Amino acid sequence: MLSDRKKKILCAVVDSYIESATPVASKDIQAEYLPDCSSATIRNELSTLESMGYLIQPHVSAGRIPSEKAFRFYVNELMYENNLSAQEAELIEKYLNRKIGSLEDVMTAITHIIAEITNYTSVVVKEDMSDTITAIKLLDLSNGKLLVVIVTDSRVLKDGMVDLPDDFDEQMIARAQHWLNKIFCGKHVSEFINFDYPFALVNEEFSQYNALFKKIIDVLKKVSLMNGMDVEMYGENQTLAHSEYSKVEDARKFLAQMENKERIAEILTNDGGADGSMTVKIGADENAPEGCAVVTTRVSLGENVSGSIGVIGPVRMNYRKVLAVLDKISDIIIDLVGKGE
Amino acid sequence: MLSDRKKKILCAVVDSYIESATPVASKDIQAEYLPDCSSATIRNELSTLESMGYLIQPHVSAGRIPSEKAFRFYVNELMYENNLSAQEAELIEKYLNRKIGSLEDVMTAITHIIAEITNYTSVVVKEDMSDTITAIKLLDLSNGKLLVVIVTDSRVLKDGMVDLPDDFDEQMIARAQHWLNKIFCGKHVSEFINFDYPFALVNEEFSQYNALFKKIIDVLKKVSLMNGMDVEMYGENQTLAHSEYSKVEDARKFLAQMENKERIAEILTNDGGADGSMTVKIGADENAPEGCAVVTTRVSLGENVSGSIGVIGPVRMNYRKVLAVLDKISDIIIDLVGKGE
DNA sequence: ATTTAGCAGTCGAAGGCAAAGAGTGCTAAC
DNA sequence: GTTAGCACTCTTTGCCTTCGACTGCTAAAT
Repeated sequence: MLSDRKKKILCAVVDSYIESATPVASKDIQAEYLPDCSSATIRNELSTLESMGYLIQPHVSAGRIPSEKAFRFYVNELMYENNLSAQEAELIEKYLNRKIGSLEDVMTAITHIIAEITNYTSVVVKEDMSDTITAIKLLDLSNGKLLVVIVTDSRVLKDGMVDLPDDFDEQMIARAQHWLNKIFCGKHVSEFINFDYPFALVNEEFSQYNALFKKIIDVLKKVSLMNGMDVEMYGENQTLAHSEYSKVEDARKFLAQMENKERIAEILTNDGGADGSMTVKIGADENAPEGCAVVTTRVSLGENVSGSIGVIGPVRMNYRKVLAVLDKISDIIIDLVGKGE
Repeated sequence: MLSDRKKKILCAVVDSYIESATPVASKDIQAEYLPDCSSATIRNELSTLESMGYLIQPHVSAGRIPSEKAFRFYVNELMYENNLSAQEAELIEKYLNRKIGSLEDVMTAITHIIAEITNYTSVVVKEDMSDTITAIKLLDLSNGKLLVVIVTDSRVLKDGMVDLPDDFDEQMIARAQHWLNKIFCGKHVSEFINFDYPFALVNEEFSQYNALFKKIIDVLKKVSLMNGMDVEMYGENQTLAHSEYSKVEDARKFLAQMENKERIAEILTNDGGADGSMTVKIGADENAPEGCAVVTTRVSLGENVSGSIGVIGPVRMNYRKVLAVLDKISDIIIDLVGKGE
């Protein structure tokens, strides 16, 4: 547990670093946040905070910068709420109310307005789970691989590949296919996504198939997940404006990660969450892109259609502002969808 | 008219510069392209080529780099044909034949394979003009602005704004609306795009409306053009790998231009062209993004649906390779669409 | 009239060096 | 526990020099 003063100092470092992007010195903290202590005292505290893993000193004659752990702590406990300025709130409302077009247009509008206001990259993911599964086909490719194809009422979904154990023959595959169809046909893809393999449910005869089934179902999950998805991204450029990307190699690394839309979509959606819920992922340890933080909120867009709105930026992100913006947007969307029904 | 030797030298400079991205020295040319002349002779030629506007000398102790004019000349007259390597051709075929899915999937696949093989940014634009116009509405916003809305059988199209001359009253607007509907309702959006305002056709009574009508029609064109469009882009990151973007500011400038999808779509489509036609735009003067060149080919994707496939890279682009790749892709697409019908 | 060799001249790139500045950690006193 | 003071470290900046790359020009050769 951190003392109040340590918290205050840590918060000062994070706030200052978010704003300036430069290491924070003890004197700065004294001048701007804690005039009641001497800089020496603050240095002592900084030193212990560093040994606790919250701070990092780039080199001996530099101030401190917050570690990812510090940002996590900041988001969890230190950060105070922020309200958007009236004119920003108005700008958002104006921008989104003007768009009365299709869902795609609204998605695009959302990414644009978020990127513009926050100066980070914005992503919107739409997951449409309203398709019904018509058939599941297993095709032995006779090279030890099994091709899994899902057919839905609206179209053929992508396929996926699975390794086939050696001792599987044609008949066993047919049996597996039959079993999968029995369970899933006629159901919504949405039910698929959260399906847990019911080992208990499978009777004696099938128990030997367990490993294979598990793999197949993982493929099915992934494949069906990606397929109803629509990913819209905007503002890679704004994120690159921040000083962490002043070296081209770093900028390119960031962009390369942003190009992998499937990965991004997964990051925005993989931890469900109710309408209006807010998630913050900081750094690669929490499954955000390397060096990045991702803030996500979820909104429902109708029956079996859900959306995730996310902001991606450097770990040194202005969390207060981003959370406030997403909050505002999410309110508007919920309102907008509500009216439409 | 350039002498043969000047052409040879110019070609050498461009080829070498495309490959190395560094200014080309007289000695290099002598060594690799023209062993029969001395470097002094080549220097003389280079000097006159520079005064003719084909070459640029970054500073006095550097070699020459080609100007945009030189690249244009190179593409028009100097460049020799290039064939893809067998394995590249095979890679493309393999990659595209594997994709039997929706048109969207194919578009995505095309952008990915092009970006991968050429190492530039790739764009595919689909223009669907099969919608029929149901109604055109003019709404007086009573602030001197007129809102133009087009409705089609499949959805509401975006709106556009037009300044209204002072002396226009309600009745005149109604009359204009009536006229527009009479001409355009029931027609395909495609007919819209190439519509020229028929001043002659308009009778005496309407002649005073000419300016307004012209403006409205421009809006309608633009609005309807953008609406049936689907733009897919991939590989911004590959383009950034080239040395012209080694400064972050330049990289960001490029990305900012790429973010304007409407502009890009317009560049790829604004000069029509028949199936399989190939266009090369070099530099801002030819309406490409600043510092960039755009190579485009057109393919038909069905009745009233046409596609443009483009590659965007620095002016110092490997035109030979890009043209060869687009040629190959275009062949495959034409073949693929032909089969489908 | 063209081509060539040779050379002086220009400019950028790279490296070394010293001075300046920023912050800290430590010590000793409060 | 807090603070003042100071020595110490390390980066940043600017400056200078050297090195190397090419050219343009001149004068001779073809």
